[in-house]
Amino acid sequence: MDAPAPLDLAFQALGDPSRRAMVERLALGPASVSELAKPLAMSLPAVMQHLAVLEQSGLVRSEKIGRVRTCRIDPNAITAAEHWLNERRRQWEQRFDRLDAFLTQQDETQE
Amino acid sequence: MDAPAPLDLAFQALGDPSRRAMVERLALGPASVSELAKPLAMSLPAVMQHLAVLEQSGLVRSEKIGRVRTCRIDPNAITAAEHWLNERRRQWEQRFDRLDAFLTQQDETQE
DNA sequence: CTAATACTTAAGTGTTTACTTAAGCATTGT
DNA sequence: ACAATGCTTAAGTAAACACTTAAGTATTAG
Repeated sequence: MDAPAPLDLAFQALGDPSRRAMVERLALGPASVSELAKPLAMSLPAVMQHLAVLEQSGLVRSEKIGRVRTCRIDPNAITAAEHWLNERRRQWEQRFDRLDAFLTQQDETQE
Repeated sequence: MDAPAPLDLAFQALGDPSRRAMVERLALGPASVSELAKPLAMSLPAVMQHLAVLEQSGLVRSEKIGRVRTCRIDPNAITAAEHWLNERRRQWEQRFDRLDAFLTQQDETQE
C-alpha cells in the first residue's frame, strides 16, 4: 500500500511503446487526446488509460478547456530519469579511471 | 509475437526498484548473483528472474566461472535510453527557442 | 432544439509480472 | 567421499497490465 518511487513510475511509463510514441509526439508540442490517439491502433479509452499512466508518472500534464483536453510534456520527470542514467554511467566510467590510475602508478613504481 | 523494441525492454527493466537497485550496485563494479541478492528482501530465484530481465534488456551481462556467475553493466543500453530522453528534452526546449525567436521578430517589426 | 464531437466511466477479459516453494546440479572445501 | 556453496529449473499463484465494448456526459456547431 505504499507509494512507488517517482522513478519507478517514470521508467515504467516509458517502457510501453504506445506511451513512448505519445511522449514523442508531445515533445514536438502540446496536443489533444484525439490527436495523440490518431496514430495509435487502439480505442480511445485505451489511450486515456495510457495518458493516466503518463500523468501519474509526472511525465505529462493536461488541462481541459471546453470539451478538449490539451496535453503537454512536463520536463521535470524526464530530467529526473535522465539524471539517474547519467549518474550510473558516471559511476561506471569512474571505475575505469581509477583502474587506469592504479595501472599507471604500478608502471611508474616499476621503472 | 514479434520482438519488442530494445528501448521497451530497457525502460521496462528500469521501472522496477529491485532491478534499479541491482543496476546501482553494478555501477560500482561487477558482482556475483548472491552479492546482488543480499540487500534484496526476496528469494534467490526471484533475483535470478530480475537478472534475466536485465540481461534481456541489454543493461547487464554476466558470465559463469566455476560455480560463481559474475554480472556487470553493459553501458550500451544505458546510453540508448539516455539518448532517447536527451532527444525529447532537446525537442521540447527547441520549441521555446522558436517561440522566442518569433516573439523577438514580432517585437522588431513593431518598432 | 438537435446532432455531432470530444472525451469519460464502468466493467469485463486474456496476458504478463513478480514473486513463492521445492527440488536439482555442478563446483569447491574438508 | 561427502557436505556445503552457489546457482538453476520447474511449477504454481495473486496482482497488475493492456486492452476491449457499451454506455455515459458535457460542449459546440448547425
